[in-house]
Amino acid sequence: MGTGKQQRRGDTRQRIQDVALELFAEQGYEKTSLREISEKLDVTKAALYYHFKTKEDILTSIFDDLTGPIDELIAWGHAQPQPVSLETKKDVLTRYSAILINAAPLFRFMQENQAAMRDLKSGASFKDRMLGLHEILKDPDAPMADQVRCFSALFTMHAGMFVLKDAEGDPKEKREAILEVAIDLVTRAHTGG
Amino acid sequence: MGTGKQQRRGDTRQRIQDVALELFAEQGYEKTSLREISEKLDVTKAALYYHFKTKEDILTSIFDDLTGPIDELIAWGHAQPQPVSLETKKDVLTRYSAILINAAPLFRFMQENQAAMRDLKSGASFKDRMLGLHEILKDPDAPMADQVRCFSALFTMHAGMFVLKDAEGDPKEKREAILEVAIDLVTRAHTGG
DNA sequence: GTCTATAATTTGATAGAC
DNA sequence: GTCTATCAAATTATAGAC
Repeated sequence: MGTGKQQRRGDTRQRIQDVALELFAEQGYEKTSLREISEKLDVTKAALYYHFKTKEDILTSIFDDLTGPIDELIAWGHAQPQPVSLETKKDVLTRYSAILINAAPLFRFMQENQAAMRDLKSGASFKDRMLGLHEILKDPDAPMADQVRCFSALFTMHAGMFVLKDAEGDPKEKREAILEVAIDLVTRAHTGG
Repeated sequence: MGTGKQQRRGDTRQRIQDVALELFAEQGYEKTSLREISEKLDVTKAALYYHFKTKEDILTSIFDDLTGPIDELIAWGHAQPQPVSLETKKDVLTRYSAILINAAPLFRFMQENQAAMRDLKSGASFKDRMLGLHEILKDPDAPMADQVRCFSALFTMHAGMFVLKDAEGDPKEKREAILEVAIDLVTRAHTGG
């Protein structure tokens, strides 16, 4: 100890995940090489292979550690009394917003690397999660426009978190505005426009 | 002539663009190799280099051929009397919808390969176009939530075109529903919520 | 747990014949 | 305009020493 760069022996696996996600989100999955990750960690490529079997395994492990909260949210939503009340829908959106903020780099990565993720095992499961959330929000018999509103609410939250990072203004205020718009969309879809 | 696979000499450049965009959109830019493109065209990699200087040039050329209509739309919007009327905004969205449908594979590619495009020259220029459209739609003094609505309207159109391709229902009806939601968002932002 | 060394493959790109 | 042949570089991944 005392050196600027602590080795923190024992949490190497975690450090690999952190650096990998940072680079994946920044430059894309394909463009990021294991050499780059290992250099940033000051270890060799071979050391990576002690902790993970393949490059894809690194990404998969990151997913597994962070998608739990979404699954819990979906399970909670589906356990609510049917038909789902507007208050429950607002709850889902609010909780989802918190999850998004908490795992922002991962969601940024997912949003910007859909093509790379398509055949990545984790890809399909994320699509399933989106559909799971949509099922809670939408009214099965509602007109098409209202189903679009529910999709739009989810997508607005995904996109807004990162599109608005360039815009001026307080981050907290921006997040609240995004959530407000999402809730408004679902509310209009709930009452039937 | 008469062979199953027409050689169509003279339009090879166009065929390269078509196949490349198809593969780029399907698997991502990085994942698609020049070998793959040339094999699908039944020519050699070297032949590709006669028509395009680099891999990136293939992509850039596709953009140049298709982004013209967006630039015209932005120019038209900015040439309208200020402040921009709601009718003009609806016009912009309707025209943008038509452009999106017309160049669907390109926009699908752009949406799903943002990370790969980030340092691709064409990337920045697309972001500028998004901001250009947003500037026409948004009211500078409107509250944050209304600015989000305008972003959401654009993003809903981008995302909806492809997210809803899995959903049941008539394609035309879906497109109209998406446009309806986008117009509704901008309308609410226009009047001030 | 991390290293050195290297295998095996693929990639983008070029030179030069036809 | 398309080909053969080839290049240099990078990539994922493994074997085996320490």
